[in-house]
Amino acid sequence: MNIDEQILKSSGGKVKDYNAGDFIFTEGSLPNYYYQIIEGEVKLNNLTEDGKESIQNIAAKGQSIGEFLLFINKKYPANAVAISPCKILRISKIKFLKMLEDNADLKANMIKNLADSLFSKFVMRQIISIKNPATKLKVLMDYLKSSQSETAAFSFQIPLTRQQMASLTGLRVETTIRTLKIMEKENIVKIKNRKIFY
DNA sequence: TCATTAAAGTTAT
DNA sequence: ATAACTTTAATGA
Repeated sequence: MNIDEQILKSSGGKVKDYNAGDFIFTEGSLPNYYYQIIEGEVKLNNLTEDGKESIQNIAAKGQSIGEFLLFINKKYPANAVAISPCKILRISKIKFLKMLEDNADLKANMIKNLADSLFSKFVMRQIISIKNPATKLKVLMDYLKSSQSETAAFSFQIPLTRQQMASLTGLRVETTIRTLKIMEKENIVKIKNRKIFY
């Protein structure tokens, strides 16, 4: 979801700064705000007891985080953590819901946005259940590239670290690295000084 | 086959 | 400088 900054501000939204590593919200807490990223990147993650990280999603500038929870009465199922220093515009749940009631276009947009989140969820779910690591990574990259207008081979630079790709797919980082090298040999990806092109 | 562990090199802050 | 990320290699399930 992306709502015009001015509209959010005039409805009572305020910008908050976060450092890399700061939590925007934590698993188990109650959703009280709509959050929209003005600057920086945020990951939605869960930590397993043995300390391993599982990433649900990575959101960048212009995207909102966990907004679907504002429509139901449930606790956050994941943490939101700033990956880089962030500026995030937040507005209270009450004011946000009122905004939607007052603006039919916004409400229609919200439905599209929720459908989009469902689609993304669906894809990520598939990626987790795929066994073959190369297929996992390929489906992940296909999904990332699908939001780009340029479709030519190797025109898209994967905006993720290998670590993040591993945490998104459920692979270990070593397996991710090895598999990407095999995929390079098979001409599925190109790697130029550690950058991955697909 | 992939996860795990360890160790070392590289990049980012 | 220090932490985070990348890479290679050995070992085990």
